[in-house]
Amino acid sequence: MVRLRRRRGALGEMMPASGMDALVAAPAALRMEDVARLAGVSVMTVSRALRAPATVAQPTLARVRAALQETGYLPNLVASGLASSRTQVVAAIIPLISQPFAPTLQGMTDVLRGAAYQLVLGVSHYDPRQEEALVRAFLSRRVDGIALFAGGHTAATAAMLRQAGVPLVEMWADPATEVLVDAVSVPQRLGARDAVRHLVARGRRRIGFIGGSTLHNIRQQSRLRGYLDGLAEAGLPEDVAAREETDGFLMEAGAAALARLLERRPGLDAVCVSSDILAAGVVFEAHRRGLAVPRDLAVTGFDDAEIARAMFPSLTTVDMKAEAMGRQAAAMLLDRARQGGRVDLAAMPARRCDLGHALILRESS
Amino acid sequence: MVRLRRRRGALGEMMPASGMDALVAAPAALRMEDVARLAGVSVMTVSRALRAPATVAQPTLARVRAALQETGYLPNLVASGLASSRTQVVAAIIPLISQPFAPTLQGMTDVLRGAAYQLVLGVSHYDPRQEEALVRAFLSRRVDGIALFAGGHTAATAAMLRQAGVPLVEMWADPATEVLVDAVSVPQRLGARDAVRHLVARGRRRIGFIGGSTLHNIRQQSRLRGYLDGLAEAGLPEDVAAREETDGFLMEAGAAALARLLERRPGLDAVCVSSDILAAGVVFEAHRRGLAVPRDLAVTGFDDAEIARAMFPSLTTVDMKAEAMGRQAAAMLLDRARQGGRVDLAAMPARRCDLGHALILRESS
DNA sequence: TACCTGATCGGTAGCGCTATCAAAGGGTAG
DNA sequence: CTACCCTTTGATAGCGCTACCGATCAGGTA
Repeated sequence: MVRLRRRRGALGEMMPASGMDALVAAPAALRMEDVARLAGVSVMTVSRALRAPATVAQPTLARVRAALQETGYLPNLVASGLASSRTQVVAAIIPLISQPFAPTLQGMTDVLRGAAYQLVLGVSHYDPRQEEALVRAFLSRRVDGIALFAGGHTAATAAMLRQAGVPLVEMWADPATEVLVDAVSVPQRLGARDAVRHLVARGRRRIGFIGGSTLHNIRQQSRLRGYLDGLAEAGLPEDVAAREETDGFLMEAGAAALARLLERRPGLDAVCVSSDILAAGVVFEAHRRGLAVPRDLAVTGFDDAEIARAMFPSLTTVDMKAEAMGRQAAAMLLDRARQGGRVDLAAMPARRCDLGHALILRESS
Repeated sequence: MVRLRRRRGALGEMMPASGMDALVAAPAALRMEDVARLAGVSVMTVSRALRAPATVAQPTLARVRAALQETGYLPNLVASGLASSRTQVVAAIIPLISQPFAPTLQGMTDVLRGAAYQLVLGVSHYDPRQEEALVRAFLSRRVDGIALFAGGHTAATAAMLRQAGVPLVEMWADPATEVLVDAVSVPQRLGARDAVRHLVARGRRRIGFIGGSTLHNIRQQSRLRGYLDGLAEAGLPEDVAAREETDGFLMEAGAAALARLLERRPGLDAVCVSSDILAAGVVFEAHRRGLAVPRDLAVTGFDDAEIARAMFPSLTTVDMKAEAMGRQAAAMLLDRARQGGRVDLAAMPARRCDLGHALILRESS
C-alpha cells in the first residue's frame, strides 16, 4: 500500500505512539463506506439512497437515512463528479460585479439553488483575454454549463467551447447579434430607438448620447445604433459632437461625460444615456450645474436598475429584465445539462429566447 | 471491462457499425495519457510539467509543453482534486449580491485569480438556514476555504465547519464580535459613533437613525449601538421614536423609512443612516418633500459605496473598505489553504485583521 | 412444477489524476 | 575506483464515488 489510509481502522491499525502527536485532530472525512457499514448495506445502496431514493426499498432507505443522520456524512462531490462526469456546477462569466449585472447573477443563483447546482463566478473586466482564461479554467473544472455575455469572444474561446461541447448560453444579447448557440436576448437597439422616439415626442430636438466604450461590448454597440435609428426616424441630423464616450461605467464617468458634452454642445435639451448608472451620474452633474431635470435637460437611461426607480427625479429607462435574463439563462442551461452528453454547437439548433423590451416613463423626461 | 472506454482506441476497438450513428460527435476529452504518448514521456512527467515544472528537466519540459500546445489539452481538475484532495476552489457566502458586498466579491476574485483559485458563490438572503445549506453544499464540494459574513450562523453551521476543519474567514465583522477563527473586521460601532459626533459638532441636536433589521445581522447591530454611543457621549436623550427600521436594503426602503420617521418626528435636523444605499433613498425622499440637504436635514451614510461619492449632494459616510476586505479575506484564506491540512478551529489561534475606520466628510452634512 | 418478470441489492471496475517510492544516471569527494 | 548524493523519470496504487452487470428473491403465470 503506497498511500497511507489515514483512517481510524477498527482496531489493529494503531499508529505508533509518536503518531498520536503528529496526527493531532485529523479525523478525516467520512466516506460512504462508513455509512454503509453502520446501516448494514453496501456502498452502492447508500449511493442510490442519495442519488435515486426511489430505487431503494422503504425499510432499507429508512436505515440508510438514519445512518446518514447519525454520522453527519457529507458526500464527496469531487469523487462523485469524477465517477459520473457531471459536476452539478455551472459557471457564469460577467464583465463586472455591478449594476445591472448583479440582478442577473441573482436570478441565476435563485434558479440553480432549486436544482442543487452551484454557481462559479468569473469576472472578465470586459477583457476577451480574461474571458478566455476563465473559460479555460471552467472547462478544466468540467462544469456542466457556462453562461457568458454575448459578443466579444476571442477565436480561441469559441474554439474551446465548440470543442468541449458543454451547454452554453449567452446573455444580454441583442436579437440581431450572432451567438454561439443558445441565447437570451433583449432588443436593445429597439429600446434605444424608443427612448429617442419618446424624447422627440416630448418636443426635444437637440438630443445627445452618452455611452460606454463599444469596444468588445455589443450591448453598447446596439444601444448606440438604436439612438442613431431614432434620430434618423425623426429626421434629425446626426451630430458626432453630440455623442460622448464614458471612461468606465461608474456614475462619475457619466457626470464627467456630461461635462465634456455640454462644453461642446451647450444647447442640448436631452441626453440618451446607455446605462442607468451613467444616467444617474448625468442627472447629478446636471443638478450640480444648476440645470433642472427634465426642464432644462431630459435624461433617459437603460437597464431599469434600482436607482432609476428610486432617485429623484426618477429615471425614464429601458427595462433590460436583468434578473429574468439570469433566471432564463439558468433554466436553459439546466435543460441542456440534464439531457446529458455533449452539446454539438455546430449541429445543435440554436435556441433564442427574447424577453421583449419596454420603455418605462418616469420623471426625468 | 465494465465501463465502456469511449475512446478512439489505436484501432481494434471499433464500435459495431450501428455505433457510428449512436455516438455522433463524442470526441471525448483528452487525457494526460494522450499528451504523454505524444511527448514520449510518462503521465507523471506531464503531471509534473503542469504542477511543478521546476522538477522537470528543460528539454523534457519543452517536449511536454509542445505536446500540450499541440493537443490543446485541458487538465481535468475534478480528477486532480480527488487525487490531491485540494480543489483550488474557495467559496464565498454573501447575504445579497448588491452594494456594498459586490466590491468585496470583486476584491476576492481579483486576489484569487492571481493564485489560480476559483470562487464559488452562495447567496444567503440574510437567512441562517440558507447559509447552513450553502455551507453543507460547499463542504461536500470539498472547497479549500470558505469566506462568510460574521454573525448569524446556526449551531449546525458552526458544528459542520468545526468538524470539517476547512480554512475559514469571516468578513464584515466588528472587532467586538465573536468569530469562529479568522476574521477581517472594520470598527463599525466606532464609525457610527463618529458619524453622530460629527453631526453634533455641526450643531445638530435632533438626530434620528435609520437602519436595516438587526435580526441575524451583526453589522446593523453594531451600527445602531454606535449611534447610541454617540448620543450618550453628547448627552443627548435616547428617543426610540427617532429610530426607524427599514424593510430591506433598497433605496426605496430608505425613502419609506424617512417618510415614517418624519411623520413621528417632523423636527429632526439630521439622520444617521446605516447604509449608503438607504441613505441615498433618504436624500431622494428629502428632496421630494422639498427639504434641502444638508440645510434642513443632514444625512450620513455607511460603507462609502459608489453612490456616496457620486451623488449630489455627495454623502458623508463611514468607509467600510469593502473591496480591501475582500482582498484581505481571500489572502488569509489562501494563506491557510496553502499550508494544507486540516484547520482545527478550537486549537488554532484566531487571526483578526482590522482595517480601521474613516469618516469621510462630504456635502450631505 | 417450471419459468418468467420486476424489484432490490451487491460486486467490481473504472473515472483521470497525483503521492509515493524505486530506479537509473551523472557528478564528485575520498 | 568506490561510495554517496542529487536530479530526473517511471511504475503503481489509490482518491471516493458511480455505471454496469449479475445475483437473489418474491410473486405471478402457464
